[in-house]
Order: sequence, then C-alpha cells, then structure tokens
Amino acid sequence: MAVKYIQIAADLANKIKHEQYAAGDFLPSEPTLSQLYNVSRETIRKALTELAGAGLIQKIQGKGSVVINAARIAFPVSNIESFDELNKQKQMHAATKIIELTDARVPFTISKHLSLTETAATYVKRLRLINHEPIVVDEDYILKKYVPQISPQQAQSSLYHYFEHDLGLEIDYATKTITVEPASASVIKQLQLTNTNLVVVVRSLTYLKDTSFFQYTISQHRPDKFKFVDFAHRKNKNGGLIL
Amino acid sequence: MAVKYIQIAADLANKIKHEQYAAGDFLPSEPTLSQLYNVSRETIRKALTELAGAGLIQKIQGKGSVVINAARIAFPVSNIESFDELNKQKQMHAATKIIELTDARVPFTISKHLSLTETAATYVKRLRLINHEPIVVDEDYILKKYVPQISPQQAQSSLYHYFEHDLGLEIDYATKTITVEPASASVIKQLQLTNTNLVVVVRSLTYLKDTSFFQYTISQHRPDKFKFVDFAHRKNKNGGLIL
DNA sequence: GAGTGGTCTAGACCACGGT
DNA sequence: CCGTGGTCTAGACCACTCA
Repeated sequence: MAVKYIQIAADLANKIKHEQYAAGDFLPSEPTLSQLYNVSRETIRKALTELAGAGLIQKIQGKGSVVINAARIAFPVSNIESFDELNKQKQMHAATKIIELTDARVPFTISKHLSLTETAATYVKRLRLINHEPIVVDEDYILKKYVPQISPQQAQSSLYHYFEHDLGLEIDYATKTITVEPASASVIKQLQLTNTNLVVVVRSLTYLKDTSFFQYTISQHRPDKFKFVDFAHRKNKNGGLIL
Repeated sequence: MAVKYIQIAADLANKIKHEQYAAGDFLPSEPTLSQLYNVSRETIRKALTELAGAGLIQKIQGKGSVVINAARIAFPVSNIESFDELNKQKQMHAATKIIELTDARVPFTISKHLSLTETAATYVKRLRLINHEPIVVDEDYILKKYVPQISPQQAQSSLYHYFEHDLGLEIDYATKTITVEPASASVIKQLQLTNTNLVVVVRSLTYLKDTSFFQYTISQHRPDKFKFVDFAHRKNKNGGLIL
C-alpha cells in the first residue's frame, strides 16, 4: 500500500516547504538518508528523482542535492489542471455558466488527425467567471464511449471530478497548444472584450491511462487574464534521447 | 562512457520512429527486453522510463508498454530551446538583427525576487526574422559573472551555442511565464504590428547545473506567429507529491 | 583520497490485467 | 492462474568534486 519512495519524497518536500531544508542548503547525502529512513539507497534515489522532477531540488554529481530557491514553488508548473482545481488552489470565487450542452461529433480535423473510429461525443460550452468577471470560454468534446451522459449539474461543477472520482476514468496525459487568434463576435461579447478582438486559445487533447483519446478542449482566454507558467529541464544534451 | 539505459532507450526510440514498433503495439515485456539487451530488468526499466517521459510510450501495469500515436512526435515538447535550435529543426530562413548591446544590471524586480548579490550583466536586444518577416523581439540580461564579454558577432549567431560549446556553461533548467500584454510603440514598429497592439511575452529565468541564476530573457512575439506546444503528464493524483 | 551522486546487478515480493 | 509492470534490497563499481 504505502509506497516508500513517495512517502519519503513527500516528507522531504514537506521539510523543504517548511524550510527545515532552506533554499541553497544541501540535503543529507544519499547514504545518510538511506540510514535515516532505513531503506536502500536506490529507494532514496527514487524519492530524490521525484523531487528533482518537481523542481524542488537539483542533484549535482560529486557534491549533493541542493534545495532550489523556494520563491518559485508557490506557483504551479505545467500540469494538467482543471479550472476547478486551479481555483481551489488560488482561493478565488469561481463560477460556471453553461452556454450549450448537446450531442455532437469530434471535429473532423481532430478525428482525422488521430484516426478515430468512434467520434460520437458530448459537446459542452461553458463560460468561466472568477470574482464575477468572465475569464474563459471552454468548449469540450467528450467521447460518449467513455462518458455516455453528462447532466447540466455535472457540467456546472467539475467534469474532471466526475470523470475521475465517479466514473473511475484515469486521465494520464495531454498535449496542449497555445496560440493567439481573433475571437468570434459571440466570444468577444461573452468575455466582454473591449480593446482587442484577440483571445488566447489553448487546445488540449486528453488521453486516458490506456492511451485512448478521450477529450478535446478548446479554451479561449481573455488575453489580459491569461498566464501560463512552465518549468522545463533542458534535454537533448549529452545524455538526452534523439527524437 | 556508454550508459546502457540511454543506449537502449535511444535504440527503442529509433525503432519506434521507424515503425519497427508501430503506434498501438506493445513493446516486448521487461523480462524479455532484459534478455534481448542482456542487462538487468532495472536497467530496462530506466530506459522505458526515459521513453515514457519523452511521451513515446505509455506503461500500463499488468499489460505492458504501448507505443503512443506517433502523429504527435514530430513537434516539439516543452523544452528549453533557443531560436537557433528551433530554426535548424524547422528548416527556415532565420536572421537576427542586433538592436542594442550594452552593459546593464538585471532589473530590480528580478534581482529582488531572486535575492541576487551580483547583478552586473550584459544587455542584448535583438530582432528575430524568419523568412524576412520580423517575428520576435528578444531582450537578454546575461550575468557578467559567467559571461564577461559578448561580442556583436556572438550576439549575431547563437548565444546558447557560445555559452555551452565555447564557454562550457551547463544550462540545466528554466522557468517561463507566458502572458499577453500591450507592446511599446517601438516594439509595435519593430514587429510591424498593424491590427493590434498586443504581443505574447515569454519571460524566462535560466539556471545552470549548479543551480545558479544565469540569464533573464524577455521575448516579445507577434501574436499571429506565436505557438507553444506542451506535453504534460497528469500529476498530483494518488501517488503524486503534495507541493 | 574521501565523499558525493550515477549506473548496474540479481534477486525478491507485490499489484494489476487477463484467462 | 500466469504474465505484466511496480517496488525494494544489498551489494558493486564508476565519475565527479574538493580538500
């Protein structure tokens, strides 16, 4: 049940968060941690790999593992996040207004690209408000194969919660593209755009744990409210893969 | 020298690329691969972890490792990439025009946030053109501590190549934020913006392998030419860390 | 040379998916 | 039940940093 390296990683992350290990400090060495937690060194290494992946520490060969400047830790890295999750973190007043909820098919440009055989989907168009200001227009195509029915109540709250908690669907990864495009007249009105007709468009293809395509989302953001934060390790250097 | 799990990962990546293992196929099981490559299973697992991280395969417990739809593989994931590298990949005609090259200090908002002690830097402002169209205005602050001198010739070609290849600096990770903001009159002119005054602003803080801050970059992109692609695994579920 | 992280092994047991 | 991937161990040797 309890996975050791995750527990250890969580424990260390906690200590970093509470500055028991402060930014710039070195963590105890791997053999030392191995003794402290009474596990093998490989298990410690898995825990540290988690922390490095999360951007909390930096491993330096021959020296040790340094805690990275914690000033950044507060804001999110590039994850797959739902609107609902975002707002819980940020403690803001969020609201959702359903504009449309019908049956539809996944747009051909997408189904063609993915060679989909099943394209029957539920289409949901929603306006998202934060602190009573319209921020985002979300359009979702959700494959009926996995979610036969979506009620207005479910669309009103968190679809992700419904998918994962109630239906037991396991979302695993997504590809996103971010572009800036002119908005349609209706979206301009919905987002109450005044000085511009441009919106930030985030298109996501979401996949389940078994690699099957599941959902296509188009999010149109008010440009003045949009912010995307990314934490990226450099790859394709000496050891990286050639893709 | 030769690191087995990287070699194996590269070999498998190659076979996936050449469709020796096609999208939807399962790779041989870990014990099988272990025999094929004559290495221990943990080594195979490290190689597969690399491939999963790169988005080439998906591991499914109890079933195997599936090759993910290769339609996506062509375009880049969220890496740290330089303008120069981008253009080599895309086979486009790229040019750089230096607008300014002077000594300066890292802006206070940044140095304060990072608690920097050394702020002496070289400031470079460059206009990037692709196929003779102005696309991006880049501003860089590069710490003198690591790069004392930058010549116009170096600023004209790839700074990254100069840093990594000639100076031996090892760039490790970066944090980026993407926002949309009104441009100054000079940038509007440089990017030849007509229908809008908005630009996409990508701010990057770049760090070296030893975790020291190294470079601050502000890239202002023409909104109609901007595209950002991201591949993200979902985190913070059952096993994820609490940050 | 002592101490650090990086790689690798040959086993073991567990959790999960199918049959 | 069997085969899959997931975790874990107790060792080993190597590459790197620094005194």
